Amino acid sequence: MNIISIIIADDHIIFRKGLRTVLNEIPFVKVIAEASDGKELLNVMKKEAADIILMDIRMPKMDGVEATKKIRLKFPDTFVICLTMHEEISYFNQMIAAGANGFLLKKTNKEQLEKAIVTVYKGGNYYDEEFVIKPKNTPLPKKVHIKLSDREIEILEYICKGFSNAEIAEKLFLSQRTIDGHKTRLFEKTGAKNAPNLVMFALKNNLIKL
Amino acid sequence: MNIISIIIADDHIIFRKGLRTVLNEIPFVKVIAEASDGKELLNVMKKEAADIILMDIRMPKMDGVEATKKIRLKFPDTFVICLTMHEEISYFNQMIAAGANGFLLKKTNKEQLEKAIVTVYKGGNYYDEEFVIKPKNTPLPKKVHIKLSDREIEILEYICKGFSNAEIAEKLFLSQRTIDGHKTRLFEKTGAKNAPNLVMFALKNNLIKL
DNA sequence: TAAGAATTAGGTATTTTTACGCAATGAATA
DNA sequence: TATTCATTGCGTAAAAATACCTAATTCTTA
Repeated sequence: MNIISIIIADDHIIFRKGLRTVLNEIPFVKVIAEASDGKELLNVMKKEAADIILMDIRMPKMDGVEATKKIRLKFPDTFVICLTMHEEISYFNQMIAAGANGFLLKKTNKEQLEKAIVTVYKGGNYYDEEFVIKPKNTPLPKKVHIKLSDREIEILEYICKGFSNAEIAEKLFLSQRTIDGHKTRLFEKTGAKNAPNLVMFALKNNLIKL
Repeated sequence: MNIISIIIADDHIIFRKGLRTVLNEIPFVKVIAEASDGKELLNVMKKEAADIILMDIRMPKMDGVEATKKIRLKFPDTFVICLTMHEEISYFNQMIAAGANGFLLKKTNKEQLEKAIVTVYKGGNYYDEEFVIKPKNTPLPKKVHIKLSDREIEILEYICKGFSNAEIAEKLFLSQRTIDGHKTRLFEKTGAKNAPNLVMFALKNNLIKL
């Protein structure tokens, strides 16, 4: 087998170093570069083509979804394997839609990494088993069609984090009454009875992420 | 300065390797062991004492909070620095309450790590700046147990469903004050600030089902 | 350009939550 | 058996949330 060239794209330096160490133990792969965000990755790729990108999702400047889409357009011969700590199916769906050929969690090990790299290099797909079963057994039920505004989601996130109305108002430079009003509308839209119920409902219906 | 001995406790092998690589670049520290969960860590410590434990929170078998408490009891000379990807204040509160002397996020770098290690080794505390302001508003809980009792889970589920304390009391044929007390204990255990935050935290940690 | 959201906010009244301190009981367990 | 833990509950007071009312902006879009 040829040497498989790899670029790591991840904003956490400790994780990059660990990944490099693990990959060094696999004889037929070679890490040719690292990037700490999507933009840097695309710059690096202008100079050096790689067979496979190991791509994080959340990164500053340009995230993994955007970067994957751009790679699919500009470097059709380079495959992307997503490597993330996010276990939510929505991340999986987004990355697959963007054109990733593999999806692993950061708690992966050398064996799984190796298998994913080989499989994807040969033109196949490799997904962490957590994501192969879920869509079959538990098809995402059609949730209620409630659309929260940006502001409402923002306030809901603060509520989840445990901030009081007064604290949220201070953070957003708004009146306490305004937060109060937004909350009332959140209750109206969701039918929730109070704040704890709102958090539960919103999570159940994917109105916000866990 | 003496050589500072360190044990890494984290269930992600890639992260452990990365951390080891970064620590190897600091001349006055030495990684003497690794553990992939709290139980393994305590076993390792029976044989080898360390100056500092770099401790993850979420680990199988025994999590970082439990392990930190046990270390505080059995190895009073060993300091704990928490190293986690969770940015929620409740995690911070729990780890500090358990006796950790440092709190860093996994997106940290060599410089910050070095500073934290030196500070804690000398008997001080080092927290990621994100968490230095917040604790002023949130007094630290006295007791923390990540394991909720049956009654607590039952009450938490009612809270999620939107019932008030009075309603829960009526349903369970208990005094309103009793529900109040259970709630207080839920806050203490989780480090949550209020009911919405409690719901979020419980769901994130699989203390209850969505 | 007019309709319709989204966002902002004031005022007041009531309900609920949260924070304290304290303590008895029974069950589990070391 | 001794100790710890889970569960129950008293009283008080302050803080926060929630329920109503209303209405002025701004922004989007049909």
